[in-house]
Amino acid sequence: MERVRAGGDQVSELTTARLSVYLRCLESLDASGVNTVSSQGLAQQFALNAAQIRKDLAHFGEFGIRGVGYYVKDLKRHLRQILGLDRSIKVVIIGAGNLGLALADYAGFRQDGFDVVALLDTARDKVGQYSRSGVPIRHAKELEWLVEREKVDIAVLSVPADAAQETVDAAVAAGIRAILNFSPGSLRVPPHVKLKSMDLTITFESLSFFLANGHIDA
Amino acid sequence: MERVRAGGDQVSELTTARLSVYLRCLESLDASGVNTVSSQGLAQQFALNAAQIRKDLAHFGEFGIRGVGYYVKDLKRHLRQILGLDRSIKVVIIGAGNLGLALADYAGFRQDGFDVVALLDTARDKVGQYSRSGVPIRHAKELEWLVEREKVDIAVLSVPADAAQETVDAAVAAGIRAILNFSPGSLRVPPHVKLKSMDLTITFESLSFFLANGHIDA
DNA sequence: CTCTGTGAACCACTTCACAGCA
DNA sequence: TGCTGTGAAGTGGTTCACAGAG
Repeated sequence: MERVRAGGDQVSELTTARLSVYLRCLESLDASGVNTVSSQGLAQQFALNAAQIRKDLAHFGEFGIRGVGYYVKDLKRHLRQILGLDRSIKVVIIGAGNLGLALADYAGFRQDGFDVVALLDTARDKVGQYSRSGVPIRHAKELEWLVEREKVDIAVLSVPADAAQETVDAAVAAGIRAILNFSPGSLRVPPHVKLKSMDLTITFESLSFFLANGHIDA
Repeated sequence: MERVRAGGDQVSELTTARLSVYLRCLESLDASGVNTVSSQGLAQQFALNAAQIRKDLAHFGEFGIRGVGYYVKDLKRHLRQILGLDRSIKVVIIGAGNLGLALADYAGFRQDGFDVVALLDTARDKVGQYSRSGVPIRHAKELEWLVEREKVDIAVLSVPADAAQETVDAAVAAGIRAILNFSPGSLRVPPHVKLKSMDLTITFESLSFFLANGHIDA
């Protein structure tokens, strides 16, 4: 599995995904006015594993106090910083179809510090328009310029499957280092670029498999 | 990890997700007129692992011919059947917001044998309308009736986070056994129900972590 | 001779269990 | 005493390597 260095250590993606979960839990606790929480407390309340929480956090430092637990606000801030959320992250969405427009207007983004700076498309009649929430649709050829000028961090791909690889290539050429892909099929990227795919077909087919093969079994 | 029985055997979700991938590869080969393919051939062409392909398939039977490989059409049919794709699968989308509408019109569905029978919402002005591609929007209270009458297999959740748990509960009560959730946060379902979540926040935060923590490393 | 199917070896992630600090 | 941080044990998934079928 692909790993990323953190200090001198190696951290798996499963761990980093859980950090997001922990952060969300802490935000909920903080909103309820809770000041400190133990790994066991977190685990019970949110159906997690206490040892795993401690292990995950241990990769990044010693944030807890023995006999007490963790200061909620403190750990929250640390997690934010570890996840790189202590600044605004700029996103472009490539492909202003149904999905692209829906994503651009997704309220969760702004809330979480992600800033959708533009939608990109090649269709004449779309360029110059705006999404419902006001994200401008610009021509795809402006990608490179945008990345440089606006310091775009993440590209979201919502283009048809047969255009996906060339779009990825263009994004990489423009200097993008993190891509979230919604097209089916697997794409190639150079090793310095992080690609995550949300493949609806695979997901649906997994559900179908479950339905076809009945019983859960531990 | 949660498992599902197949024959007398246990199959992990990682395996079933790969079956989808294999199916897609085979469809591409079949479309190119290829008749047989070896595990090695598949692996090389699609950047997979040959031993893993054989292991995955072995859970479900002996589909290959030693010295030859697999008959493409034959294996395709087997995989379809294993994944439960040898029939039309009915889907309802709960929540006719931007995302729900985008999903309803997603072209990949029809192509893959998934049939979106309705969008559900509670908003007066939406009920009675149609999505661009003609999926009717009905009132959420018709869920139970729909599940029974139309034999709906999968519910997709595209409702705001704060309505997610109650919507899941309603879907479960209506008899749904497989749910795909797009809201952030974790939801509880009884053990006979399969829930898959596509959590955009976690995915974006993982990308952010990668950007913040630089170098890939093996 | 080729390629499958599979036990054995390997590796990674999770969980346990406890030493030691507050 | 309560809880963290962590080595050790356990679990499960992947890769290797080969016997044996075609």
